[in-house]
Amino acid sequence: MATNTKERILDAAEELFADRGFPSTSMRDITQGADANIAAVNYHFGSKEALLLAVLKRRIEPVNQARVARLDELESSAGDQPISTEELVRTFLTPVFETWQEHGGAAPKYMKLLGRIHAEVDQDLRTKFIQETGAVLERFATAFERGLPALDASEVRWRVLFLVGSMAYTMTWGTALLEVGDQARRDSEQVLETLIQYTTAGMTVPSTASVVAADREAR
Amino acid sequence: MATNTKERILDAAEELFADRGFPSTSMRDITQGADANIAAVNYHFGSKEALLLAVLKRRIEPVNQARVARLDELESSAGDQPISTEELVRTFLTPVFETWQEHGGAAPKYMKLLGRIHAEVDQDLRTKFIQETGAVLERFATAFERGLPALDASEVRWRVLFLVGSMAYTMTWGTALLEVGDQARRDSEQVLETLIQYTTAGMTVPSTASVVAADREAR
DNA sequence: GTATGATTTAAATGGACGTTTCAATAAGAG
DNA sequence: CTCTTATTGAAACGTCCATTTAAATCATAC
Repeated sequence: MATNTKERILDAAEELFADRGFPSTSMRDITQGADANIAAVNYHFGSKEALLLAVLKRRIEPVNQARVARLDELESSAGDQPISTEELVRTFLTPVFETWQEHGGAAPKYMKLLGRIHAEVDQDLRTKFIQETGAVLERFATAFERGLPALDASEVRWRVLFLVGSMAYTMTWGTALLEVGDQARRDSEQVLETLIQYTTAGMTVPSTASVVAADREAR
Repeated sequence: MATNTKERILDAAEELFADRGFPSTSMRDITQGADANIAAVNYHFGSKEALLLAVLKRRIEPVNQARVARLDELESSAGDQPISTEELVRTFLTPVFETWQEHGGAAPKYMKLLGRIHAEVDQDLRTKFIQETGAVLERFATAFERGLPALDASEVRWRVLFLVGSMAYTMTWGTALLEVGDQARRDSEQVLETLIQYTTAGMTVPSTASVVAADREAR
């Protein structure tokens, strides 16, 4: 357990938010889990909502920084060549799974938290979260467009939505699959690779319009 | 507005649960939205949780019945031939988007609700929800296996997880994309087709193991 | 030592929560 | 009509909530 109260609160809140969700976790749950006084959250963070933002920021910021840093690297070394779709997918997905590894356990709590946050928080709170990630997503969407000139901007963005959905859902519930040790067991590195292959195939499939047209032709 | 209280409560609860989530919606919100007395929910449903289950059941049951009915049909007409992956994807995804259409509006509330429920409710509640859908998922997973003999059971189930993730995320947030009318606009029929093509490509990609092996070979 | 600011503590605040009670009303059967 | 059951209404129940207060304790500097 962390030595200072502020970090103990962050740790406890992260675990509880991940397990039960934000609205269902009480300040009393958090401070009890952190072995702190009930007033400590408001003293250190100001409010319950500000605590959630702090919890999220601690995890998301490094992930998004890693994503953007690697994308910068890729783009500068590629010159005016488009970056391959698989590399983009890999660059986007890897950082979040790396932190999964770093935190040791088979099912770190904050993965579930990140997955949860995609569906749970109210519009206002989600907006704050999205601002952090939205700009990153838009950068990747633009990079995808360059490598997929047959697709219009709209289709690329829908596919990015599918990508994020698979990722978030895997973060939330994949840990359960990893844990139960049933027929779906496989370690997180392999899951990441499976997700990358799956997503790359989806991203690079011919445009819906062209598939529909070909289908019409065949009749 | 529905004439009888029970249905008015279901309608109001569906909308509120979809917009704010289950824990953040109060009985007072619901009964006020349904123009009913605060005691009406407990009288008609027994508890707030039982109301949520009723709300979910009303929407999920027909969707899952349609999925299974069409799968039965496909399997009986296919004899001992495996069903094509695209057809399976289409059969799984179409019913939920059809009800999207049926309910007219561009962004029916219960789509958001269904998406939400994948991440929000606590473990117990989710278990009840999953029992409804889990058996259906397993039937589809088995059918996918037959058409994808190169994949082991584990990889098929991970890919099904990705599929469900894209679907749930699209249900939750796709409506927002549809609504805002930005560059990602496209009608729900086209979104479904885009998702089907994307997912089919992901499901049919060579196994991760073989890709990794080929990659090693190439070095 | 004393003084100063940061942190922790225990207690209380007012409000919102899900649920229950029980009387009032409505609906349908004989 | 009367009797019976189903539904609604207003009010209250006890509990838990996030937050605030103000005193107590700790840490550090002088």
